[in-house]
Amino acid sequence: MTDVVTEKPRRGRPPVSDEQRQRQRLEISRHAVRLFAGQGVAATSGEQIAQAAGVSERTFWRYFPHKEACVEPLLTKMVSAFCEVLRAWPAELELIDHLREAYRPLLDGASDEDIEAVLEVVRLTQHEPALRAAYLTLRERAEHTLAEVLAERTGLPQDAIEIRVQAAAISAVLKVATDDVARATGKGVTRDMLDLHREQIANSLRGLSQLR
Amino acid sequence: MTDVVTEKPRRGRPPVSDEQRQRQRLEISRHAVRLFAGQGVAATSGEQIAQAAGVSERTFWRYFPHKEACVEPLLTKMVSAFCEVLRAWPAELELIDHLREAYRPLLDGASDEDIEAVLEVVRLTQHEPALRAAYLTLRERAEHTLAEVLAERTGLPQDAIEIRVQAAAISAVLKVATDDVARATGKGVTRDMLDLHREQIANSLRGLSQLR
DNA sequence: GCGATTATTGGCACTCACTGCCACTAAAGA
DNA sequence: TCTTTAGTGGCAGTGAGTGCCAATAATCGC
Repeated sequence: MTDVVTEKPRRGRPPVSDEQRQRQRLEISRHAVRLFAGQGVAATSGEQIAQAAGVSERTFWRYFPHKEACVEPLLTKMVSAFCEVLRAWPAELELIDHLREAYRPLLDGASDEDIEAVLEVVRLTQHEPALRAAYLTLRERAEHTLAEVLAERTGLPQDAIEIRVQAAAISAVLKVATDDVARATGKGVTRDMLDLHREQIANSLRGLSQLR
Repeated sequence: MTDVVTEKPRRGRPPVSDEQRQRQRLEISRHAVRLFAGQGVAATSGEQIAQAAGVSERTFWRYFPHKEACVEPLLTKMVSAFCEVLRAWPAELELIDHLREAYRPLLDGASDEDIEAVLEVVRLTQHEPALRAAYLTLRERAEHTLAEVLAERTGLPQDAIEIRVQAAAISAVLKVATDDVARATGKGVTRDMLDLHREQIANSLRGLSQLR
C-alpha cells in the first residue's frame, strides 16, 4: 500500500502553503515583538498587534493561540539554525570542533535585522515571565530534534534516556550561552560578540564533563 | 548599620506567617490538581478550584496569579527536596556517590499521598502544555539555587558561566529522569521505582561526560 | 467568461481568567 | 472597648481567546 494519501481530485481554493503561513507568522511576530519591547507584554493587546500587522484581530488569534506565542517564529529561527548545524555534524569530528567550524551564530542566511530582533526577544524573555515560559517550552520542543540527531549518530533509540539527557544538556548549555550573549549585546551587535558566543558554547560543553 | 529593619512597634492584626500561607497554597494546590487530572485544565475554572478548596474565588486569585500556578506548591516540594540534598553534598564526595547515598526521592519527610500527587502532576505536565510551561519555569528558578550551591563549592561567583551551565545541566538531567519515573509509575508507586529513579539520575550524570 | 467548491478572512457575541475597589470581618495592642 | 492593621469576599470591569456565520478569494470544470 502506498503511504501517500490517495490523490484526491482537488477542487476549490487550495489551502495556503506552509511556508506562506510561516512567513505570515514571522511578519506578525516582528510587529508584536516591537510592541512588547516598547510597552511591555501586559500593556500590549491582541488588537494592537493585529492592527500593527494589518490583519483583523480574529485572524491574528488564528495565527497565534496566545499572545506569548508571538515570540515563537523569531526564536524558532535561532533554535532551528543550531539544529541544522548539528545535523551536519560529521561522524569523525568532536562536537566542539564541529561547532567551531560550522556554527555561524545565530542564523546563517539571516539579515542583520533579524539577528538583532532575535537577541531582542531573548532579552525580553529575561524580564517578562510569560515570554520566558514560551521560550522554555520552545526549547524543550527543540530537544526532540536534538535527540533525533544524537540517536541517529549513536544508533540508540530516540527515546533512550542517555540520548534525551544529552539532548537536554546541550540545550541547557545553549540556553545559558544565549542568555549571556543577549545580555552582552544590550546595544550593538558585532561579529566579535557572535564569535564569542560560539566559543562560549564550546567551552561550556567542555565544562560539562567537569562535574565532579 | 544594622541590616535588619528598624523594629517598628507592631500594631493591629499581624500578617499571616509565611509557612501558613504556603500551607494554604499547598492545600488549594491539591484540590486543583485533582480537578485538572479529572477533567483537564481548560475545563477547570478558577471558580471550581476555589469552591473545591473552600475559599472565595477572589482569595483564590490572590493566592495564585494564574491557574497553572496551582501546580507550583506540589512541584516545589519535589524540586526543593533535591536542592536540600545538594546542599548537604560533602566536599570530598563525588556527586554521583553522594546522590546514591543521600537522595531518597522524591521527598524525604513527605507522605505517600504527596509523592503520588507530585508524580501525578508531572504526568499532567506531559500532556497539558500550559502546565508544562509552569513546570519548566519553576525548574529554571530552581537552577539559581543549584548555582548557589555549586558556586559555594567551587569558589566561583554564582553567575559564572561554568556554574550556570553545570546547574542547568544537572537540572536537565533531573528533568528527564523525573519525566521517566513519572511515566513509569502510571499506576502504583513502589519504593523500587524511586530507587530506580535515583540510579537513573546517577547514570545520566555519568552519561553527560560522554558527549563526544 | 460562469457556477460550483473549498479556504481564508473578518465581524459579532460570548465565556472566563484575572484585577481594582470597597465594605466587612479577624486579630492584635492600648 | 477603641484603634489599627491584615485578610476575605463581593461586584463590576477589562481583555484574552473561541464559536459561529456571512463575505470574499482562489481554484476547477465548463
